[in-house]
Amino acid sequence: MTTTRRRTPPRAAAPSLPALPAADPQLARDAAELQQALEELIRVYQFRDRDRICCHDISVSQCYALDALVQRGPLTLNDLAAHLYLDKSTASRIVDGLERKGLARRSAHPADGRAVLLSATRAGTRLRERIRDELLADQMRLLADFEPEVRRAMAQLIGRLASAAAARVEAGGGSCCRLD
Amino acid sequence: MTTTRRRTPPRAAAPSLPALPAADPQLARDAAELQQALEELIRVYQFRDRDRICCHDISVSQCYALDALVQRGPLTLNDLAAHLYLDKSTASRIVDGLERKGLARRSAHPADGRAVLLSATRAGTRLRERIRDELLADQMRLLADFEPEVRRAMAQLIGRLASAAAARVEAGGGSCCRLD
DNA sequence: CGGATATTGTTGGTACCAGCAACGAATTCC
DNA sequence: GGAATTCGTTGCTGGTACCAACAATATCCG
Repeated sequence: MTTTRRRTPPRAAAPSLPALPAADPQLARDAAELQQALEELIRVYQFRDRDRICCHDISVSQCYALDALVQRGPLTLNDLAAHLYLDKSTASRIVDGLERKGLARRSAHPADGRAVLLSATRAGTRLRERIRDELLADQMRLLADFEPEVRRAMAQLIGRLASAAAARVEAGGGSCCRLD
Repeated sequence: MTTTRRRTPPRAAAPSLPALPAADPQLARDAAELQQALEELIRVYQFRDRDRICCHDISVSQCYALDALVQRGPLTLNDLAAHLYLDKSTASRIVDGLERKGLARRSAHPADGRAVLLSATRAGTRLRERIRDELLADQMRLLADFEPEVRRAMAQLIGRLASAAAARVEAGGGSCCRLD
């Protein structure tokens, strides 16, 4: 989708976007509350990830990429970049890092001479497993304090929210600074 | 809190690694599901933030910092860094950026000659407001597709989860490289 | 008081991340 | 067989993030 991120501000332009569901005060309140909660959540989890992952001699981005490779089998670089919402050049360099550490490998695409197939090596798979287990243990300790129905609902609702957000983004929902 | 990140060997033992609630298969499933959902959620929202914020000629981190300054009044650098879970040097440089753009300002701390007080300028407050409104509008469009009770629950549960996670981190719940 | 000790914020250094632009190579479309 | 397109890499710029070391204050304690 390549959302043409622009450094140049759209400035006053901002022509009326897709009519937001005007004047539902409850919706507005929910959105504000969600926004606030998400900010906190993301801040905290990003820190956690940095904190937990980096000591395995791998960066957070590399870990995400490795995860994608393990979970979704061999991918082309473009696929990986799309999945991570990154520019392909960034993805390429992240793979460089993984390859240097022997955690992933590039191989020729059988059907397309331009493409490469990325996959996790045995060591990569193992490392990813180890990190995942740690994060999961962490998560379990956290969740243990909640009532079963609550944590169940958390997982489910967050899943739904993530899917919806992903769908919006995927659909090019409207990058703010478009208009070229 | 300064969580001694990095290659440095584990510090003194926090003796009881909080015994993970052994063998509750349902808990394990919930944790795994949550983990998966969170990954997706964070990936997507990070992208959204990058995409939406950068076109205002401000970086995502700068925006977070600005937000903190607006919401929590004047802060010292240490406070800001702690709030963002960042090293103070990183925070300092982020503030440099904000100051250069005239969005924040450093002033002397009345009671402590070493400290600085950071606050948002008028322009900073306005910009933050503008960005916030955009993100909120976005959020509203997304939430509009959910039933009111569902989105209400989302906001609430995510809030609880964020708080719990923050509390864990704050409590030093487990610094980085576990103690082997 | 007055010297050790601690804290606050800045700077230097290193490494990584992220995007755009331009490129060579391979593929696809006439 | 060419033009146009797509795939991945590389050069560039600038932001993020850590640690270590530092000067200036502040605090503690004899």
